[in-house]
Amino acid sequence: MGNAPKERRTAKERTVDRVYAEVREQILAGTWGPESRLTEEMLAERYNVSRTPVRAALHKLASDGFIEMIPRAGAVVRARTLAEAIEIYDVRSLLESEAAGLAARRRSEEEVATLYKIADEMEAIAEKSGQVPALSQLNQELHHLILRASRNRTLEESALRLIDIGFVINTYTNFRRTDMARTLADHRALIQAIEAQDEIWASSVMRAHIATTRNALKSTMRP
Amino acid sequence: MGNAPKERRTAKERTVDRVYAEVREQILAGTWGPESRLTEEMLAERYNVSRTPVRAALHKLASDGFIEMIPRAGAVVRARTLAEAIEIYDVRSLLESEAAGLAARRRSEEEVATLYKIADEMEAIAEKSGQVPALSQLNQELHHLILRASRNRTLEESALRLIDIGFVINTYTNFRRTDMARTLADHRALIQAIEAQDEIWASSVMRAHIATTRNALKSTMRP
DNA sequence: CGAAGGGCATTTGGATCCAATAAAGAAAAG
DNA sequence: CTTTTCTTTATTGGATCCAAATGCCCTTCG
Repeated sequence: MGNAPKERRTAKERTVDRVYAEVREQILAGTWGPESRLTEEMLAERYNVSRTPVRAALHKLASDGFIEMIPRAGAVVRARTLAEAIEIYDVRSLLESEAAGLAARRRSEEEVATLYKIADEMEAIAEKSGQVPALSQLNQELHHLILRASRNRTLEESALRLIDIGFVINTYTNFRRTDMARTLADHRALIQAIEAQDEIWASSVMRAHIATTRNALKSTMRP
Repeated sequence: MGNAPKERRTAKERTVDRVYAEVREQILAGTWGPESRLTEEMLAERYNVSRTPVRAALHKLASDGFIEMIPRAGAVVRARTLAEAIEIYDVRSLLESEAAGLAARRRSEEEVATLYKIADEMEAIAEKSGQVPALSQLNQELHHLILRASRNRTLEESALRLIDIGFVINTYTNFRRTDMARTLADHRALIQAIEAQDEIWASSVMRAHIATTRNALKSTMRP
């Protein structure tokens, strides 16, 4: 097994993946809000590629729940109603609280250290600039890491799917100054529970944490 | 709103959907077992279509967890290890027991009647012929209907995804004669609980039902 | 006889071309 | 002036063509 694959990292990124990532980024950033029409030709021109990879990227985005493909009409960014958003958070609560419990049992020392590092960074940013994109990014990393630590890839993938589409909804609602203190406190308790390998504590805090976030939606979303 | 859309049901099925459905069918039926190589050209020839819709179908199958796309090599039917299979059942247990509880609260009378009808049919078939494909089909319908009755589409979709790939694993393991009686009894209790709108009963039976199925895997799968 | 290197075949990824369809707009009739 | 129908246009779906990459086999050299 002594073959050196000569940096397969450099394996030129497929353009379909690039387009997928870019469009996804734009949707998450809110550049293209709900109901925005995304035509294959427009995107192809914008990214200087042919329609083929754009089509593949759009289908993947649709399968991941970010957009909706109208049979022979076009693709629109999927609008979520308040009811749908709440549903998503309910299921997340179920999956992520289970993951938190498993993570408490199975986490490594290194993972605990990384979790603390992320929490520290979030607190530093919240105190200084309060930059929402940076906070959102770190928050996502924290949740991902806990899912990873559960050592259950099926659970991880199921929850990730929901977290991603959830971020379309909540990026700018969850990080209001009033909710921030609570979020940071939740994170700290969560990490302590995982460090202490207390499954019930960890899953309970996660359940409460997500329920709080879910509740914040009710005041910010109208439909 | 008086426009009659003139039977849009007849809107000629897209070939990509047809190919997706057919290949999926073959995988579920076991015609193409784990590790089978599926090349675009082979499928294109077999279904008399070009490679374009085949490619789209394969990507969708990959995103749904049925196959694995090796970057520039080909697509192979995904093999599940015992550990993965158990993971899938663990998450299913979580999601479907929640769904059963919600279904108990929200089910309509009509849904209860349909559930009983399915259970009756399964018992009849089990007693007479014991046809595995028919039983599997009905079993799947029963689970789908309960998910539907939960009135939570996010929960429904998350669970469905897992049920589908689960069926790649278990179609021929879950319906051995020894386990059949237990399965049928579980179903009947489940429906009674849902009819009685007893959430705790319903979710408990579902949890036990899936755990039993999960356990059967251990004796039939080897890795 | 063994190992290494290069060429060839297989297979996917991307571009372009053509067909089908649905919506919108224009024109004609009542 | 309104309504209906026909035509045009915008946009996706499918087919074909070309490029790139990967793995395998054969050849050649040590």
